[in-house]
Amino acid sequence: MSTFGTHHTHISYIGTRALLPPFSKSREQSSVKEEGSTRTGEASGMGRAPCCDKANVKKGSWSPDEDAKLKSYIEQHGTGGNWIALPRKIGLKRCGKSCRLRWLNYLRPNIKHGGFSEEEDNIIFRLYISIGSRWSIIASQLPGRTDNDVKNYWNTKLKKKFLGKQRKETSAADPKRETAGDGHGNLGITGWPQQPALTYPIDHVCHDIGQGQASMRKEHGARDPDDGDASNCLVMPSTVPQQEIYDDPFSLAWSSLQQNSGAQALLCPTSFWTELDDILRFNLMKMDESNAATKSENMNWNEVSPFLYPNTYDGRL
DNA sequence: AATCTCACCAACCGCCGGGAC
DNA sequence: AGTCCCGGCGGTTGGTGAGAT
Repeated sequence: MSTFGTHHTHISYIGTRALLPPFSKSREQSSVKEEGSTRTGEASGMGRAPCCDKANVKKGSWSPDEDAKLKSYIEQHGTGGNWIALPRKIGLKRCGKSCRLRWLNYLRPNIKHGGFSEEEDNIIFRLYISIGSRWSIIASQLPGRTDNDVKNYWNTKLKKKFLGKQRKETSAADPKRETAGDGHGNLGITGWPQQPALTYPIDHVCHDIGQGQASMRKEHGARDPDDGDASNCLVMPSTVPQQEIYDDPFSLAWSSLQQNSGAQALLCPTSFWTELDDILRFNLMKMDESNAATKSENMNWNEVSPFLYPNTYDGRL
């Protein structure tokens, strides 16, 4: 089997487009140059050359015949490290990028579609809280899932699941408050869930950051906690009590807002996501610093797991 | 039965990093 | 050293089906 390893499913790299500098080289296959490559210099004029002849490529849904051709060819010959040249070889009137996407998201072996488990939900949510919308990394922690799948799942269901939980818990605590919103989908706040708490190792609890981050509480270090450098700690959602983190990630984020003195500002979901955004930005910054310090070649399980299982995190990246 | 609305998800788009030249 | 091109990524769009009106 030749080049099935071109996909990123198993924790091999971090995205190049992310806010962070790349953790790794991601394209070991890119050194393979082939006959039929489109590197011709024909687009030496102004602007970026299109990756394919837009006028002569088919768009839209793939037919079973096209799927069969692509699957069969790749299973026999691999991608050859050049997606752009692939459709010509197969005789498909498709853009190379489209072929790549079709293979990675649908045709390659062991792809799972739909039916996300509760555990997968939790993983996605924890990672989203920690690193934001870096779907390729999140998907890499879910065998058989693609970044596109995870992204779609988050956007269409998981986000609503969270907000639905918020709504449900709000009304359960005080049914009258169900209608306490503004009539435009905004919610009143009350009835916070009480969850059993897990405990961080005390060594991983840092002190407040200051510097405009006073509302955020540092919960665990992104690297050796013994170095005493508070700037190397990551921030969990702002007001989770020190040493505590909730087992249910939905409640975790929600409870973080419950105890925020600024919770009154969170009368609508939009505000919640804004705060979440702030947290994410800060975490990304911290990850960036952490990455610079560790010079890691690859985003791997050791780097992601602290965000998933902070109570068992040993303090090192 | 017809029409509208919404949710879902496959596919596209455009940007970026980095290797090849 | 500079330019070109490819692969990879996240954001967005558009087609489709199900449910509501």
